[in-house]
This record gives sequence, structure tokens and C-alpha cells, in this order.
Amino acid sequence: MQNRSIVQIIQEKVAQCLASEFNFTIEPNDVVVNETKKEFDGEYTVVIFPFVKALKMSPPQIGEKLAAALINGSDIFKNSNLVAGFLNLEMSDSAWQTELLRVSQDESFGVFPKNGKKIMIEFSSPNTNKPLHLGHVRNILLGVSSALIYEALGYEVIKTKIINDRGIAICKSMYAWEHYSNGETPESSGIKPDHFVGKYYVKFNEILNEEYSNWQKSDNANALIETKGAQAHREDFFKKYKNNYFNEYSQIGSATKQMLLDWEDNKEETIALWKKMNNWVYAGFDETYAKMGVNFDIIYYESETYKLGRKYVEEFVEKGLFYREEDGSIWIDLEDVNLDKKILLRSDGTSVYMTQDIGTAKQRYEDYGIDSMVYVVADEQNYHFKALFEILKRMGEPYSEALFHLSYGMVELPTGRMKSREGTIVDADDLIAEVISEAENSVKEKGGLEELTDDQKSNIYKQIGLGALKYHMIKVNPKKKMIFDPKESVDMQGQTAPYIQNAFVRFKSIERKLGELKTDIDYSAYTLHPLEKDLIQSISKYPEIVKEAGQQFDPSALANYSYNLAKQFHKFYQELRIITAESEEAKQFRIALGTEVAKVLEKAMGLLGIEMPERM
RNA sequence: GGUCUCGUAGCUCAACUGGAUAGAGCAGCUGCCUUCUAAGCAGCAGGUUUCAGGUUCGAGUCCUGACGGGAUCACCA
Repeated sequence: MQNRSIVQIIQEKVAQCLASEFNFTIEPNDVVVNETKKEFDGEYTVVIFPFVKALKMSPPQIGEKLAAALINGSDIFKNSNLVAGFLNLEMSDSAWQTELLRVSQDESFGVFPKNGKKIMIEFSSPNTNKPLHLGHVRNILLGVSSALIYEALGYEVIKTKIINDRGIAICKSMYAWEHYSNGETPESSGIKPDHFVGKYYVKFNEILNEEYSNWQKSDNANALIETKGAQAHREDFFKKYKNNYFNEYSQIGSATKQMLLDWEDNKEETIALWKKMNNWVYAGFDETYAKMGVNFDIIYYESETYKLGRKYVEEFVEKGLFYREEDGSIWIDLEDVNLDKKILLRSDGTSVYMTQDIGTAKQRYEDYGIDSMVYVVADEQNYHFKALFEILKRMGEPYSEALFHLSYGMVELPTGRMKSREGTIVDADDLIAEVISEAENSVKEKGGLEELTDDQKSNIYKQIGLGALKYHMIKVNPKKKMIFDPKESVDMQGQTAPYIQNAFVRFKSIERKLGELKTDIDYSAYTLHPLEKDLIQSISKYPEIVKEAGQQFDPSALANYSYNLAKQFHKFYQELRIITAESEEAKQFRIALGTEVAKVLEKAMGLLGIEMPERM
């Protein structure tokens, strides 16, 4: 990127005038320049209030003098008006022309120079016992777009996921498959392999539930109810007791736990089964990732990282940062920063979640020498990450000031939270298939693509359907929990990706009709329409939006920006002619303007992982 | 109960991080296709920003309290 934007120039002029007229020094960046509200004349507004105190003058006094100085001192201002403490500035046509030219000549507009820094972004991070669902989709979209945004900001980005491939959950699927599948495989059943494994996870729970409800009628259970005095609320009691039952009484529970022990002992056949089933899951996941356009630079497996933190914990006990309880367990006291005492190693010497995360963080730093690290994880883990970051800080890790938890709100349905028990989990593959087929219906109903090949058409269905889904999820500020209405996710009207894509497509359609372009038309004396100024103003601020989206880890800023730009373009398109414009200057100017709008739309949506079709 | 977090139109979301009369979309109602793709445009209607105080030139945004949701407080991950 090169040169200064029109806003930066205004800030500089204001700072200069404040210095020359009032002998007041201010950094140009600190001058507040807003877009002027529609009901006033002008395009940019300088807020005077902040200077009032320092200058000991009233807002009108400052405003009038400043306005006079600005307009006399430069030909970029055409006019001004002062309302209360707001100085509204009307920019000259030549200023807008210059701005459009600047944008169009900047090959890397909105792409910042390489800054030599490495950032690692962890997202997706699934368990291997069931397929991806709606919650993962939000996570993945945030991870992907954050990665793209940081690349545009000049970082070297390393995308990673850590797969939870071990533990009791996967053993459940393994157990159920071993005992109830009759050797069925994804190939033999024709089921997508991750769904296939998920099917056996469900199967396990069915069997467990059956076993449990039988047990509830047993003498054992009755005696237990008696001793706990829970006769009055039996059902409630059993609901809460399920985990205890699994650990203490259940037949398949103990068989599954044995499987986990065998796995830890590296028992050959258990490992073989584990690998077989996990590989099925990975094959399934990869299909889903491919459909969403996701890839990773490095994958970490918990089966490999779960032992990592232990030696550091021991090391820092010696340094006095952690302490050992009498039973041998190791802790850190974080109560002085409003967190609790956290356990870091169990009394039997085995690791907990926190131990692994400490080890993995150090491992990643050793692997890549990263400058910062982002964890895309739902906000239910806020507490955990606060504690983790505090611990790494106290350990004096060099990257500990550059850790960020991209904490996002849970996805809920209009009927409430998704519950596997109630079968309300929205499956990622189903959802993707549905939005694509909805896009297909919509295109066919509308017509106009008949001359394209089947491949081209199916590609367009994907671009529209996936665009709609991705946009629908990413337009919401990540921090907020979102209510996902499946009906609305396939909408193609209003604030949606297809609306934005359509603005792009409309201009592409014009481009195709233009034929050979005359490049020698001089439109520098052309008088701009207000709608054209609006568009230039919007395009101009695109780099700032990218920066903001990155700094705030908020891709929704780009989603909203894209929508507003598309909306302005649709209005422009509706009210002004391009090919049949009133003059050759107008035509050329509008083509130049439309070209830049289309480019920015494509870039902005690109940073959200959304593609633009040429036609739709 | 402790800690954190959220509360904006019937619904889903914005509001440039303290700036002007709080904006969009959906849903509802009116208009606009022999003219560059109507997945569009123009318009109507919809609000005491949960409530009560405070801070200041100025508060949806900051502080205090109340009410109402959510998350979390395991030798689970």
C-alpha cells in the first residue's frame, strides 16, 4: 500500500491549521474525523469539542477560524458548515478524483507490507468421536478469516489445530464398533467415515442407557437410593448419578476403561483399532474441511502432546513458582489475580488439561519461533485461558504477552441450545448440503445460467450456498452468542452474501458487455454525483476496516462493511446508467469506479473465505 | 453463593470504541422490470437502548446499584 488516504490528508491539514492558527500541537492521528451524517452537507466531519478545553475558546470560534484556514489553504475542500461543535467539510471533486486514482493505482490496496512477524492461529480442534457440527462451523469460519486477515496485515500466519484423538470418548466408539458392527466399515456401509464412527458413539450410549435403566431396578440400586435418602426424587438422582454408575458399576463402562488402559499400555491390537477408527474420522473431516475451503499448516495430536508439560511443571516447582501438596499433586496459586488455585499435576503424577496446554505452547514456540498465538475457542473456556495465560506469564515465556483467546459465543438454535440427547445437533455436512441445494433451487427459479456447463453451474451453486452460510454466521460479532436459524441461513435477500455477490455480478455483467475500452478519455473534469462520492468514500476506508477487523479479532466488521458497500453500489446502479451514461466522461468514470468497487468487494469477502461468482 | 459476561424495533443484528435526531435486514404494508442481472431500488410503519442513579460540553457505550438471561467455579477435556 502506498500514499495517504483522504482522511489522513484531512487529519494532517487540520493539525497544520491548528498549529498555524492557534499555536496548538496535535498528532494528525488524534484528530477525530467522522463521516458526515446524511442530514448535513458535507462528507467528512471534524469534531471540535476536544480542542475547546485546551484552546479556551468556544466551539464556534474555533470552528470558523479553522474552516477558513482549511479552505484557503487547500483545494481539496470545496465548502464547509459548522453545526455546534461539528465542522462539516465538503470535499472538492478533484479530491475525490485523486482518491479514486490513488486506490486504482495501488496494486496492493488493503494489503499491508510484510512485517516479518509470525502468528499462529489454532482453531477447529475437534474430538475424534463424532462429526463436525454447527458449533465447529462458527469456530472454523472465525479461524479461517482471522488467518486471512492477518495475512493481509502482513503477518506470516500458521494455521493449526490440535486434535483430541485420545481418551474415553474415542474408546466408546471403539468398543461399540468392536462388539456391534459385525465388521461393517464406512466402505461397506457407504456412510461418510466420520459419521460412521459417530454412529458407533451413539450406539455405545444407547447400550449404556439400556444397561443403566435395567440396573436402576436392581437391588444394588435400590439399596443405594435408600442410603442416600433419595426415594422421593429417584429420577433426578439417577440422572446425576450416571457418571458414577459408568465408573463404578457399568459393564461396558469398565470394558471401555480397560480399553483406555490398554491404549496407554500401547497394547498392539488396541492401538491398531484406535488408528483405524481415527483415520476414518480424519478422512471424513478432510472432506468437510475441503468443502469449506480450509486447510492447516500443522496438526498437533493430543496423543502426542499430552505428556508434554510435565517436565516444565517439575522444573518450576524447583524454581518455587509451583508448589507440591502432601499427596504429591502440584498446584499454582492464582488467587491474587482473582483466579483460584489450579492443579497442574495429579497426585499420581499424570497431567491435566492445563499441563498439556503449557507444554503445547512451549512446543509451538520451539517449532516456529512464533511472535504470537491465537486460540479460537468458545467462551465457555474463558476461565481456563485466563489461568493458562497467567501461568505462562509467570513462567516468563517470551511470547506470553502476545497470547490471545479469540473467545466466541456459543451457537444456539431458536429452540435453545443444541443437545445431543434431544437430537438437535445441526450437522455440518447436512447443513452445507442443504445451503448448496437451496442455492441451486434459487438459481434455477431465477434462470439465466442455462448456457453454462454443469461444472460451472455447480461451482456457482457452491459459491452462493456456502457464501450464504458463511456470511450468515460471520456477520455476527464473535463475542456475542448467536442464534442460528436454519431457515434464515439460506436466505438470499437482504443482508446476505448473495446480495453482496449480486452487486459484484451486476458489474461483471456490464464489463462483459463493454468490449474494447477507450482508455484515452479524460474524466478529470467530470462533476461527481453524490452517490459516486459515497462509493469512493467507502472504498477509501477499506484498509482501515481490515486493520480494525484484525486488531479486534472481529471479522464481522468486514462483513458489515461489505454489505454497506454493496448496498451503496446497488443504489448507484439503480439510479445511474453506466453503459448508456449521459456522457463519455461519465461512462468512463463510472467504469473506473465500478471496477474498484468490485475489486474491494471481492477482497473483503475473500478475507471472510467467501468467493464471488462471475454470474449468478 | 464467588467470578466473568450479555440485555438495543415483533425477530436477527449494527452503531467508527464517549460524538449530532440510535441504524440495517427479516416479517407486514405501498409503489417501480419493452432500459447495464428485480437475489434489486424507492417508500410506510415499527424505540423511554431492561430499570434507577452518577461521571461531563455530550452516555446505547464509562461507574454504582437493582432486575433478567448465559458461562464458569473437577486430581474432566
